[in-house]
Amino acid sequence: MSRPITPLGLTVLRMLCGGPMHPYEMQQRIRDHAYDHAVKITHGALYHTVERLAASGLIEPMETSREGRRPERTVYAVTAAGRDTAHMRMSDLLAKPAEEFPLLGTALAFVNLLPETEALVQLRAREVALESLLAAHQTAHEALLKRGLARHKLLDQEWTITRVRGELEFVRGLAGDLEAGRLTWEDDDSVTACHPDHERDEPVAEETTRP
Amino acid sequence: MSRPITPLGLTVLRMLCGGPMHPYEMQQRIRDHAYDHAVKITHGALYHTVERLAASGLIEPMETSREGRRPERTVYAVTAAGRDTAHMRMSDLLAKPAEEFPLLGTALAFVNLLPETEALVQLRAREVALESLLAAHQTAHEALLKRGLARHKLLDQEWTITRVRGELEFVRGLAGDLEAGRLTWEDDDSVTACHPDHERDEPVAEETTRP
DNA sequence: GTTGGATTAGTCTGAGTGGACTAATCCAAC
DNA sequence: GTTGGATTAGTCCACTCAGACTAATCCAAC
Repeated sequence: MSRPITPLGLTVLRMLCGGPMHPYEMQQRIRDHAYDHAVKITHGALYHTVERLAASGLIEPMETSREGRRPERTVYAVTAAGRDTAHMRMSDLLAKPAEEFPLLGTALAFVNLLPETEALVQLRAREVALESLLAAHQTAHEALLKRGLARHKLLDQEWTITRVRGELEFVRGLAGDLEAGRLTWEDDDSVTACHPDHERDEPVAEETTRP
Repeated sequence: MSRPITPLGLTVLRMLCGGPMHPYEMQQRIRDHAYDHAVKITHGALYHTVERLAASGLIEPMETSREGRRPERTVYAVTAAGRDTAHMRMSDLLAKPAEEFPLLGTALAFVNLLPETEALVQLRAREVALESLLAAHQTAHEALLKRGLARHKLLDQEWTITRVRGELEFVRGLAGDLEAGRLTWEDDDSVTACHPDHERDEPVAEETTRP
């Protein structure tokens, strides 16, 4: 109880704000609305999340119906507490930038594990992948706009496109610098790290401003 | 066994590429190198990760020393397999953009749970937060550069700065559009979702291009 | 008409994580 | 000199999640 609602939890609440529903129906609607581009949904997690929300009184089982001899379906509805919680969590998510740890950051932190030439190859590969990703997202976005979908339903897609574009530019810059020799590390003494008999890296040490 | 090395796992391998070490020392060095800005490190996870890596033969315990009557310290070293794995994982991380689910995306997907005025307030709050975050990162970055730290050790910080700047611009744009009325949702019939007796949202449906 | 693939609906398990807890030692201030 | 807070070092548990598994039903093609 009381730890912040997970993205999937918020999604369930959001779905139930559209009327009572059983978990499987949520999953379908989530796919229909393409919410699964903004939130990681897996089958197992969904049911578990629903259970948790029910346990903390944010949603309530209404009835358990059954069609033929298929497994029982439990239909849930949001409670008032659920609405409030969703509301608060939304405000929080919007207002407070969270510390996140994108994988590219991790990779960049340890990039000197690879020789420069190899890093360059991999970065160029990423560039290509990002280009086609960007194109795909843009095409999809335009298609939906032309279909007359309201903009507010596509904000997450706008954000994704912006992010991918930003990453692409960054990666291009890096690859360019590497290629032009404006960025190097193999001549750095402290980077014998991949081989035995290394010298220790000098630490970054006393950060004056930890944000 | 055999599922991809986690960021923390890679970090451990990276540390041990700098010579044998016990977990606690890793933690310190990680902090010294500010790697904890790029990878989420918690105390508990570290020991667990070390155990896992040892179990799959990527690292090996060397000796268990003890100073005074303090708990035993087990010193680990990378194996050849460990080096190879780290190398491959690095290539992968660099080359393949991963599907990630930043919280802002989630928030934007459900933004119509809030009334426009409130969304605007929260977005403005985020703007302020992002501004000071950006300033802090930039100050830290410049300080380290002036100290003569090689650029390749600050790439993850460069990336963070780029990301935050991108987010700031995006959020500013959104807030501006909201304020100017170029972005609205309260007049949208399908968004009675927060109240009982709703009309269902129309689905996004058949996406032609799923990237 | 029956074989087999998609859909409907849900359970179970193992892996990974965060935070709380233990416990000894060092050092600085009172 | 002793009290208390930081540091050193590590264990443990509860929570969460992803993916594998179950199992019934529908429908289309052969």
